[in-house]
Order: sequence, then C-alpha cells, then structure tokens
Amino acid sequence: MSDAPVHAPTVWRVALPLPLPRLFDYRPPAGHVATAADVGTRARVPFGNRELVGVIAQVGAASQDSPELKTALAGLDPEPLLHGELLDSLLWLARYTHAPLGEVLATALPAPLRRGEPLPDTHAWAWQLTEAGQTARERLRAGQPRRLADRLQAGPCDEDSLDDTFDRWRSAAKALAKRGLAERLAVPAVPRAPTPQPGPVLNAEQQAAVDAVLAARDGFAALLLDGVTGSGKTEVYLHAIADCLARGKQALVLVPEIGLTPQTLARFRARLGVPVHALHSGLGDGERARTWAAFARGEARVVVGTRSAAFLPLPDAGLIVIDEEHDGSFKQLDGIRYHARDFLLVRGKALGVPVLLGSATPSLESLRNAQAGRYAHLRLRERAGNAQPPRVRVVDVRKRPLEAGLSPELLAAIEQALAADGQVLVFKNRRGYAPVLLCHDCGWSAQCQRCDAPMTVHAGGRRLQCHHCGARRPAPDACPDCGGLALQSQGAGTERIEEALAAKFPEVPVLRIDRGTTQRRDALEQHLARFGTARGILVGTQMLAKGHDLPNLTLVAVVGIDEGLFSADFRAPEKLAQLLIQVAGRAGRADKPGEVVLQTHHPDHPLLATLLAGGYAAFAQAELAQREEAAFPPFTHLALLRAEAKHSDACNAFLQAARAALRDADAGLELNGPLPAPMPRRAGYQRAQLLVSSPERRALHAALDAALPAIYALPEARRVRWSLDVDPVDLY
DNA sequence: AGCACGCCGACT
DNA sequence: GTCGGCGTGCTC
Repeated sequence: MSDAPVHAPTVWRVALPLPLPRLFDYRPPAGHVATAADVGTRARVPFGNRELVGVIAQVGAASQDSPELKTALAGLDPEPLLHGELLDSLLWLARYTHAPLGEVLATALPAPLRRGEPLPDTHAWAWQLTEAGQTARERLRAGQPRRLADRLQAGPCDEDSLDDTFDRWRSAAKALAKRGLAERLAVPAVPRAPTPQPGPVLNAEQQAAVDAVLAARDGFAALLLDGVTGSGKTEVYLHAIADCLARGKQALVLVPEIGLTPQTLARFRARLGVPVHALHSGLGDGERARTWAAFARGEARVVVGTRSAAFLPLPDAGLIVIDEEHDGSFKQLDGIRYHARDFLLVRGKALGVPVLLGSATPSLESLRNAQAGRYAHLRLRERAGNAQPPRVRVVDVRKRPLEAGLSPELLAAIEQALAADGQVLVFKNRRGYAPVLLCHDCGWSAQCQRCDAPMTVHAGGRRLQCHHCGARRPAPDACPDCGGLALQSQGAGTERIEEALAAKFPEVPVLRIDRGTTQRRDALEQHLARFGTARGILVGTQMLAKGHDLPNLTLVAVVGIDEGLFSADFRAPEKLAQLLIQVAGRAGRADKPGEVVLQTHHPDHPLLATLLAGGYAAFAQAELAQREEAAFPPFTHLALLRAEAKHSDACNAFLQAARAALRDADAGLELNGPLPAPMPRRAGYQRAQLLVSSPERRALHAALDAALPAIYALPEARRVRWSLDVDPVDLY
C-alpha cells in the first residue's frame, strides 16, 4: 500500500469475450481521458494480432504487473450500454457462475452489439396521406384503400395500431402508396397508453392471487403461483401485467422454449393493448438488437421471451413473470451455465419489483423457498370453466403381450376413445423406430463409434442414428460379428408406435410429433392445425407435454416411464412427476373428463402411488424429505467440474489436481471424484467430472473463488477442455 | 477462444 | 524437397 505509482496512467480495464478470468488494461485512444463515465461503454481494442470488442468494466490505474500497455482503437458508445441494475446484476452473475466477466457480458448482448455495431434505431413507422392523397381521398372508390385513406385523414397512424385495428392494411397501404396518395414516415417510438381489453371474470382464487401481486408491487417480492393445469394462471399474469402497464412500467414474461406460440402472443397483444415484443431463438440478429435497444430506451413495454430475454434492460421495470418456472430450458447447458429464473430473481430484487413464478408442478427448490417463507405461496386449485380433472388408470404390463410396447388394455382404451369420436395422445419419451438394434444369434448390438451409447434405429429399421453426436449410417443387413441375419429392433420409439397404431387403426389419422418430424418452430402449429379436432391419434415426445390447446383430447396414454422410475439422476423422480402431471393435464375437455393411462412394469412404485393418491403436492413433500435425507439440493449446494479430452488420463489428471486445489481452499468441502461421466465417451471425447458440494452456499463459493486461479493455472488444464457448472441440473 | 510458433509424415 | 498435423504458450 506504500508504493501506489503516482504516475500510473488512467486506463480502461476491459472485459473481453475470452475464457480468461481477468480484465485487460488499455490506454484510451489519443485525445480521450478515461473517466468513470466510460464504465459500461464498449471499446474496440487490439488483442494479439486481432481486434476485439469488449466492455469497459473499470477505470483506474493500470495494475502494476501489467506489461507494456496498448492503446484502444476506439470507444464505441457515447452513453454506457450497460449500467445501473443490469450491469450490477451481470457482475453478480459472473461472480455466481464463476465465469469470466467478458464472456458473461458477451452472452448478455445481442450479436450485433457484441460485434461493435451501434445501438440500432428503434423509431416506429407510421402512414400518412400525401397532399395528393388529401385531395383525392373523396374520389376514391369504396374499398380497403378508401377505408384506410379515411382512417389516415385524421392524421398519421402508426403501424402498430393499424396492426391492431385494421385487417390486411398493408395491401391497402401499398395500393395508396403506388398512386402517390400515402407515404410511410419514421416517427419516434413512444410507449402508447395501453388500451386493454377486458378478459373473463376472475374466480376467487385468481382474484386473491392478483391482489397479492398488486399488494407487493412497490418492492421486491417472490410469489409462487402454484396452480393446477387449466386453473387460469395466464389470466393472473395478464391482470398483474395490465396493472403494471397502467402505472407506466415495463413487464417481462419468461416462457419455456416451446411455450412461445403465436396464440400466446396474440392473446397477450389483444388483452394488453400495447405492442408485445417476442424474443426467441427463431429471431434474426437485427431484430433481437432492435428489441434490446427498444427496452434500453424505455420505449418497449412488454416482452414475452425465452431464456435470453432475461438479459433485456428494464429501466422502467414493474413486474417479472416466470411461466412454467420448473422448466429445464431456463438453465443454459453450454457456455455460461446460468439459470434464467434464478438470474431474474436476483434482478427483481435489484430492481425492487415483484417476481411472479407460475407452475402446475413447481420445482422442489421453489416449493422449499415457499415453505421457508421466502416466497409467498399463492394457490389455484380449481380448474376454470368446470373442467373435471382426468381419471388416471395404471395398467400393469408385466407378463402381458406387447405390440410395439403397447398392451392390449391400452389398445382397447384407444379403440374406445376413438369410437366416442375423441382424440388420443400416446406419449413416449424416445424418438426413432427403436432404441437398440440387437443380434438375436450372438448378442451384438449396434453401438455408436464415437460415443458410449447404442445407436437408435430409424426409418423403419433402415438407418442407425446416434442421438448424442448425430452420427448416421445405414443399418447392416447381417450381424457384423457373427454374420447372422437375426437382427432385431429392440424396444419401441415414437416411429414404431406410429407404425403399429397406423396399422391397427387404419381408419383414423395418426400423426407423429417429435424432433424428427418437427424441427421448425411453427411446424408443430401447422401439424396440429391440420390434425384438427376430428378423431385421430397423436404420437409424440416431450414436445407434446404442454402448450397447444387440444380441446378434443379425451385419452392420454403414457408408455415407457419405467426408466424414469429407476434413473440414477437424483432429479429424475421430480422430472418424471412433472411430466406425468403436465401430460395428464392435457386430457379432458370442459364437458367431459379425460382419461389417462399409465403403462408400467412397476404399478406399485411409491412415486406412482404417492402421485396418484395425493397429487403433485404429496409427491413433492415426499421427495423433499428424501432429498433432505440424502443431502441433495435444495438441502445442499452443488458445483460440477467437468473435463473432456481425447484420453481419459488427461481428464483425471486435471480433475485430481483441481481436487487438491479445492481441498486446500476448504478442508470441509465434500469432493466426489474424479468420476467418469455417465456416458464416458461422447463424440470421440472422454469425459469425467468432479462433484463439489457443501451445505453452505457461501462456503462453496468461497472455496471456488479461492481455488479457481490455481485451477486456471494448472498445467493439466491446458490438456483438457474444462468447465464449471454451479447448480448443475443434470449430474448425469 | 484464436492464433502463432514449432517440430515430424505423405504429397506437389 | 514442401504442406500441414496439433502440442504448447500467450494475449493488456
């Protein structure tokens, strides 16, 4: 502390998008003086022999051990791009995930901003009559262009309100523009006063939930909206958001990957009476950047978005909603391994706004927080509109003849449902034709050459595909080992079930929905629309578990749940219970209860017994008790250090050295490993992991903070690809 | 992560 | 004789 260099230059300390846990110092460009106001702006800097764009994280004296300083090429922002709450929250996220700040900031920014492009224009477009249009209007023939001209007579009209109030106005506008009667002009985007449409009358429980959110609206609060399927959680969101908008504030709604349907957006738009922005993986870079800018400038009011929407600036925040809060897609599994729900809770606290977490099957973490009094627990027990809960039947398939994995009882139930003009959903967690190709003569089975996993049979048995690395090859005609011709497809995936059902029920349509048939975002919509409401059978995977109204669905059959009952993953029971409840929630319609058939070899399994007798709440209680007993989350805190390399020795050497560093940091830490990953070889790489756990979150983070510099510096670290995952979702 | 530098195999 | 394999080292 004695020798702070008096003449140390004031430098920009820049967070660069690199997997290096430090900042890089630069002299500001000639003519610039670094000041605290530069923090949060971007800079273009020379780095080695290339150029990078980073964010100025600090301004100060160069660290003493810095070598020769380079000069930054340019500052890119007149005003900080990241500042206030968002910057603070991102700094928190970097500390919490123990990820390099530059990588966190790069993840938070849309690609064009990451590349150094300026914050895009966000002006709105409006239409107005030209002078010629003013005079010619009255002579126009009746029709759409005339109607539009009449509308514009009162003055310019922005495109958003035309969207809301004028069907197919674009072609009318085009017609007017072609004749020089109307023109498009850029207008400043100002949030319009909302013009909300009334929705259905709330029931008492919904009203109580809305009241609770409104009562909490002046500060941070976490509220768990625990509502059975069909209880009208979305209505509660809409009322809370409408209140937020009426107060001139912004609202953010986080939804799972598959929850962002055009119907959802249309419903939000119609009810809220303001433009509702969508943010999802299907959008182009430019559009994402414009949305980001519109929120940063406070012009945009409402966003419904997937995981990455958690990074939008919210200068006028009023409410954060997290729909299906238990959903696994909120956790990013590569790059920066953040959990969007948990990040938004931190942001809500920093912003001083309520965070509303909705689910029919809350995560055990959130339930525990509610029970501990950290979250308000709001319940919706009634299904809206008198809908009856489905009847659930467990079918014991032990010793029963199976046809493509389907029991006679199940087939009979399908026949019955179809006879009553209903629709049937058969849910199977495996896509493809069959999970294994086996030689009946010698026991050989088709394995992936780059992964420790069997290859899945596809295309009716003609092709093999690895679901882990994407490898494909034709299925052999004869066994490569013994030359025998007794190759059999073992087990059944969606494709085989579809084939069997199509043969069994040739008079009805059978539609298969899985990642094989439905890659595109709107393909699911289109498929379901074509399927309609006439009798028929849907076969599908998780994709069908939620969203998408299927009003005529009377029977839901779930096959192949047994793997979930005995998985090594401690979260498997929770995931299975959530899935069963979500899938079951699809059955039934207002006038008629639906039926759910669970086909299993383990009809007496405690998970099923508890779930059937007491519903999700009872299951969750029992499962929380087990987690506590076994010292698993949320009763302990985990971090997983993963490594992969061509040879497993390199993984083990690295993890062993990391283990020693962590042991040095905290002798009380529980360290498990190095262990081979459950699938030790994937895409040609050997993988291993070290599980770190502690009952105290602070102790875990302190140990990681203390040990990570040493881990980064390990010579063994350069011979592997490694990553740290705080709060891992799947250990396996 | 990139990108260079640096020593050992099958090709113009 | 060269182009190029990826091991290892560095980036203010």
